[in-house]
Amino acid sequence: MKKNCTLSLEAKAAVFSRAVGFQGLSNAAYDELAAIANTKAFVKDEIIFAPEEPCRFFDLVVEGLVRVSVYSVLGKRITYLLAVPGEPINLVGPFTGAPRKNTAEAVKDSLLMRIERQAFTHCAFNHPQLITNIIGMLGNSIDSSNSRILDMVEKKVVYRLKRILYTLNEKFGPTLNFTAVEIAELSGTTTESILRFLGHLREKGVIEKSRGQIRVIDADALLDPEIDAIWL
Amino acid sequence: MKKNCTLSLEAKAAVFSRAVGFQGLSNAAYDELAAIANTKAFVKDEIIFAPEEPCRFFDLVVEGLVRVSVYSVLGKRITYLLAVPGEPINLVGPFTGAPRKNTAEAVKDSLLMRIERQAFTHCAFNHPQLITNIIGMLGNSIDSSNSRILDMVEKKVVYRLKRILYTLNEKFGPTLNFTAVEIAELSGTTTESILRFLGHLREKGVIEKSRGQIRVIDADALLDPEIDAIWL
DNA sequence: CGAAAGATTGATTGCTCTCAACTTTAGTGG
DNA sequence: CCACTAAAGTTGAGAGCAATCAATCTTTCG
Repeated sequence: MKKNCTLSLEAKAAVFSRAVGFQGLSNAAYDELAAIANTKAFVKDEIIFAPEEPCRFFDLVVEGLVRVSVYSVLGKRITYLLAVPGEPINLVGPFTGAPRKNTAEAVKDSLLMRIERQAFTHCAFNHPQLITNIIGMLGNSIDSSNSRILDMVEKKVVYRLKRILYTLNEKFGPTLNFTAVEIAELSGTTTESILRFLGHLREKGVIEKSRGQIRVIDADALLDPEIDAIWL
Repeated sequence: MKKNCTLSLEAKAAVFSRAVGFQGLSNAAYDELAAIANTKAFVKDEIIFAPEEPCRFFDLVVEGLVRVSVYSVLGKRITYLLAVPGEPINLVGPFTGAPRKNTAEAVKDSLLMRIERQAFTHCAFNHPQLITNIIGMLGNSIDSSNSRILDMVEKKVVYRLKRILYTLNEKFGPTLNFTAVEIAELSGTTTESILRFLGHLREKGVIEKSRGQIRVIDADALLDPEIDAIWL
């Protein structure tokens, strides 16, 4: 796949102008960001950043797919962000410089735009709207994680699975290229359980599936009363 | 208890200078904050803010104890912040103005300092260090929620209970004035389960308890290998 | 072709939730 | 100040969900 891909200033500015959390800034701001951003390619499965590693850059997905997840001591993994083009993957690190507990890995070959953290925060402080957006997104993350905790407490696995499928369908469309393992890591359960329930959903005609792929047929059936999509 | 309590400018500035997330600011900044802050008292069980309610103020606990929690549709509650004096209870709202899903209630009679949201953010934008601190705290919240999700996935209730007790002990000291219901809401489980396991811990001499109170005797015993305290 | 990753399905176990009954304690109003 | 009530604590029994263990099969890829 395309490696060492570089982008023109205009192209970079355009990416920023469409990026999640970057709405509402002046064109000058996009140009400013573009000027200090470099591109960096990662191949499938490459680690973008690891836990306990001080943060040096701000990263934004330009192409591909990036998984941000937390590993437990026992090696279990919880995925809490699947970042598509236009999504930033580390909002906090650039400001604090401190290590977090997250791991970011390229799910497919991916292209990122990367800004030296100081340069990024310097720029951010000049554009309060960006700060506001960032804080708003962090708020969404917190709300989302908390609602997942609630789900773990009171909801069955089927429900959590449906919610994940519903959310993925909103974000990626009806064709989902994910394995049962990945769905399990999103739902907070085991592969076997996911497989079983996916089986049930298939029997009911809600989904179809083949190796490494799930196709959502009847998205409405995934929607339990009062369900709302979570942030991924 | 003391109601309608007002504070002098100096007192308010002093509270800010010791507040969580407000370290490292200039004295001028503390004075500035003090100048725009008002105090407001809440009696036990009074609601400070509710979900779906646009945010109008920034709030900081001066005295008392405030619970910030999320309710599920079924009425279950998860507590994710127990704010003691010096802790802010809504970091996101002031910036976005948007409603969140959280409820804040006074656990005891409490005194808050409150700043009109626009005034607060205006001030914050003039002090980048404050913004950085706030973003850092939001990062901690996210990490903490995510590690709770991991705990829900792979850890048993006893473990989660121990972790909560350990954390509460760090924050409040060995005497914990909480009912089993409240501990359950912190651990993400039921009252009955908590009561059972508290019983076991008492038998082992790790804690003592009486109505509405738990005393930690052997804090080390709460510390499983690799356990780390969560943010509350 | 062999190996590794993924998908399936069955059997079993066990944790914890639920339901339920009962006791103790604290608080309130007559 | 007592009686009553609500809240908190306690404990037992039972059910059920999903994790675990296990065996087998399929697909992909080098």
